[in-house]
Amino acid sequence: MSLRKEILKVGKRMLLDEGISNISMRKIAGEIDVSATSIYLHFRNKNHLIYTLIEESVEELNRLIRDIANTDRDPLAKMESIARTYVAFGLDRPQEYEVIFMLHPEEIPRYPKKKFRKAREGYELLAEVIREGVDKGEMKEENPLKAAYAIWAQLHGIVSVVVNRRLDTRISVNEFINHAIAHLIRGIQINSHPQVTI
Amino acid sequence: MSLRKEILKVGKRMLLDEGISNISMRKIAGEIDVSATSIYLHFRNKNHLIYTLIEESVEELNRLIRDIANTDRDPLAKMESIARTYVAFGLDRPQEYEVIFMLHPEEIPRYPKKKFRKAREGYELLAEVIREGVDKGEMKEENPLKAAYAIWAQLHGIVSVVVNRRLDTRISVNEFINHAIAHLIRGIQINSHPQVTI
DNA sequence: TATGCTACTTAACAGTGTTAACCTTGTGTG
DNA sequence: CACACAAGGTTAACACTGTTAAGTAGCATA
Repeated sequence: MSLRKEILKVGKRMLLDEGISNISMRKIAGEIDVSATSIYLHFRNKNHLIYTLIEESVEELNRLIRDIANTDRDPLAKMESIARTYVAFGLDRPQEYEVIFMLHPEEIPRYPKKKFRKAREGYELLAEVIREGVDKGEMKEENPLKAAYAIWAQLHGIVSVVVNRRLDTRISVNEFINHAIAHLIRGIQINSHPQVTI
Repeated sequence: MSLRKEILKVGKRMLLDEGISNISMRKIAGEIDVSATSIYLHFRNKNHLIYTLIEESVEELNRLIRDIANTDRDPLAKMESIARTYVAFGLDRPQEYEVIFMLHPEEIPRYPKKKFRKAREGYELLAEVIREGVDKGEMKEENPLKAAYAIWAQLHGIVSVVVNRRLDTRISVNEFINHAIAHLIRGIQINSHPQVTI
């Protein structure tokens, strides 16, 4: 196995086991029995290594969502399924989730635009489901992309509150998720637009 | 001025100017012209210092929300106002916001419970507004506290998406916020509950 | 055989949080 | 007045961190 692949393997394991704040170049290198500076022959710096580490996690999440978006269930059901899948991913794999959605991209200014676009694929897929819902008369929405971002924000909020332990102990996590997703669906469903004065 | 207060003053300025990841004990101490270890005579460690730093920010945000909650406007208007205030706070003061709502609390296991309760005051206030809305027939909600957390999650998501630069450049920040808050209000408003099958 | 490249190493820089041990200064007490 | 003691600082050190510069084996080619 090439050193590059070995670095990625050990790095990924460390990310999952110990979290982003407990990863270090020296620890990764030490586990492979190589000097820490060798990593710099294969990755520009730590940030690039970590972004490479989670690249396939991003693709995995996208694939999960794409598979739901491409079924022929009705749009509202798809949206709920996407929402649950997203939240489940965030809760199952908080370490990767944190890197994917909580890190500031200005920390890696040279990150290729192509990869940023990949990270945005989920929004596009959700927007497509909303367009479909509007066409089929299940949803009301003038700007599906904007709505997709609003819903995404909501999902991110749900994950954050749970992962960062901001939820009141009186409330069960599952009940909270069900409630929040129901709330989310209500926000876009048709018949739910009385006179709103914003 | 006592050294403790001076540490807090300089620390706060550094937090606002340079962000949490660019604060260091030595830098704070250096600016006051004192040794770094002196800080440990006044704060248990760096985490405790930082949490003390943002304590008054938490109180400020609570006060803003409390002032809205205590007016006699109708509950829906109050909720929108609280939502806008929360988002504005997060965008105006991202460095403090990050510490308040994005840091993992397990990093300070000895943090007094009283202070955690203070950080939760916002949820309680929002829950109270929802209860009021239900009583006045403006909102429909079985569990106001749970709903308050769902809405809070949504607000946190809105702030996160913008602050972490995850918003598509085709979408203006203001439009997005307006949209997301409208979406949020729709989720709890009465007449917006057709047959949802979750 | 000599050159040059590839993939690595060692040493070092400049920083980090934190602890242990020491010292100075002001105050209260015998 | 002399002594003890505590408060509030200090210096030195430990064990880390990311990153760069310079040096070095081993191998392929001219």
